[in-house]
Amino acid sequence: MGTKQYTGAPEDADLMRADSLAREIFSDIANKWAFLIIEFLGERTLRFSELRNEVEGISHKMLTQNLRMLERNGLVERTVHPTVPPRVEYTLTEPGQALRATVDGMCGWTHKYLGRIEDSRRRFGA
Amino acid sequence: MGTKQYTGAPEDADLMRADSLAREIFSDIANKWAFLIIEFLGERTLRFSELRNEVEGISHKMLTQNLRMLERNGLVERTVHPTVPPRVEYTLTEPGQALRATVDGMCGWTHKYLGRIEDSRRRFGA
DNA sequence: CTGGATCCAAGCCGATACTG
DNA sequence: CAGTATCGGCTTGGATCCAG
Repeated sequence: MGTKQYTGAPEDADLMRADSLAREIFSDIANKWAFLIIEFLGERTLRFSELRNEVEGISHKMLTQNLRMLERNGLVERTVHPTVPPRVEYTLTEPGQALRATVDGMCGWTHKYLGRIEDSRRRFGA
Repeated sequence: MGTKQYTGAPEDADLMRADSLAREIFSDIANKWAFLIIEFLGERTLRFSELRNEVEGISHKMLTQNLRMLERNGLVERTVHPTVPPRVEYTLTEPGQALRATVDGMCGWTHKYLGRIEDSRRRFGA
């Protein structure tokens, strides 16, 4: 547990202090819908409508919006099959897969500490 | 790079599908301010006003709000020194430190793919 | 210094309707 | 099926003021 072992730069936090582009990307991606989309696309390629079903509670609009954002940042690739009706598939790119490992880490974390968090909440009360 | 190696449950995504508490916690924490706070607190214990300076652009209100949320979920511990003027320090708990590793991963990711993302954005255009 | 409360604008997000 | 556009409510979040 005491073994920290991250591969980033000497001081990762410096990134968030200095570089405005990094800040922007960070702000783009650090939201729950993007994470959930990445998590599900990590398992397999999915169509728009499949994604809509997997990511419970997401609206048509939010899904579109986040997919565009992820595509723009190169995390997701969009391939259109020119059939009728149209078939559009979304896949994680290599950068997307790389980030997926991180998101997975967060899922694992949630799983691991679920009970403890519940306790903490109860203690905190209101 | 091809070596995926996450420690979570067999299918982490199932967590996000099924457990509503997990979903709620996930939604709480997966936001940029929380991540930035965790990142900076990971480096060292900080006072309220120090955090305000470190996390560039955060408002008084957002900082308070997120700190309460993180405290409630047991990621951050708040210690009040009964001096005058008051001195309040925030530290990461063990769960908080554990999540910090993940956030660090995301910072490292941003750093690593910054150039590629920039390219992708340019290609994407509008 | 820390932080609660209030007011108000900006923008998010869902619903709906409409194209290819 | 996939996606865009528009509208309107309602949440979010910043500014400000007050208290301990």
